[in-house]
Amino acid sequence: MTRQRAVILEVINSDMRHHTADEIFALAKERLPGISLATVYNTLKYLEENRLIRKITAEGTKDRYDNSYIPHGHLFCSKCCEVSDFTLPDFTESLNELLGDKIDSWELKVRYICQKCKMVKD
Amino acid sequence: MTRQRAVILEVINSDMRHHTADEIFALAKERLPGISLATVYNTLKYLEENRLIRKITAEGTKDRYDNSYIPHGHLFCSKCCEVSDFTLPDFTESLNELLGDKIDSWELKVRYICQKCKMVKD
DNA sequence: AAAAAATTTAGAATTTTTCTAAAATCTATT
DNA sequence: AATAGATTTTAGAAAAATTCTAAATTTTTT
Repeated sequence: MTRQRAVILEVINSDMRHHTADEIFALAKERLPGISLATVYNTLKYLEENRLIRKITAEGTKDRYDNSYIPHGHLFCSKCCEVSDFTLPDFTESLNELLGDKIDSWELKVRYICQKCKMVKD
Repeated sequence: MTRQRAVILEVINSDMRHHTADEIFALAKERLPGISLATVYNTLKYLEENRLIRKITAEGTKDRYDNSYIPHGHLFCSKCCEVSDFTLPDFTESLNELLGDKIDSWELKVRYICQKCKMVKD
């Protein structure tokens, strides 16, 4: 485990937000000024392959990174593109049965307009 | 409804595959040689805003387009990146209750290794 | 400590999507 | 059918996000 990887992982685990690669890059740079964006991308790929984090891909937003790989739900605000988590029972087994196959993981994506955005007139 | 939009919509509805923007562009070009890629992107955006199609965004693949906006499941093969549909009961109401909010739509993303890819040694 | 393997870096390159402004087309109204 | 106004299309430039490359550095193994 290199210092770069450790810092990147700490950044991701430091809060429940779903950061973009460049946000992670900026935060990591505060502690490791010489770090390169390529390292951030390499490390994020490595961490996801090892299931320590999850990449969240959605319309209208850049890719974001979740500090948990455990299947759960994601709420996407169609206006401000904010992403938040919500927990769900793990129905991996039911999906295996339904699909007659062993799945790797699942994610429930939900689109909505968040409270903040509902308040705002346009 | 312009000819371009009609052709693009026909291409999307011609089969159950989930085409990428450039595939749709190539197919539309067979019938409308002068069509531009920008028009394809404009039209896809327009069609999704009007809920006639759904953009599917996932890790490792380009964005793809589904000929239905109705909430359902998507199976993503982690190896070949093929995308396929599976039907699910519409639990929009349950989600509204769970989240205490009116949602727009949902999509269940499932990652797995498809049959074809399972056969292949690597 | 030396050798081998893995990782990092900076910048170039690629890929995908959006933007721009002019031209073309469509729609509504006379 | 002609006109005016609105909308859409087009080609190419631009932007944005991610991946690639090859050399330098760091880490791990022997």
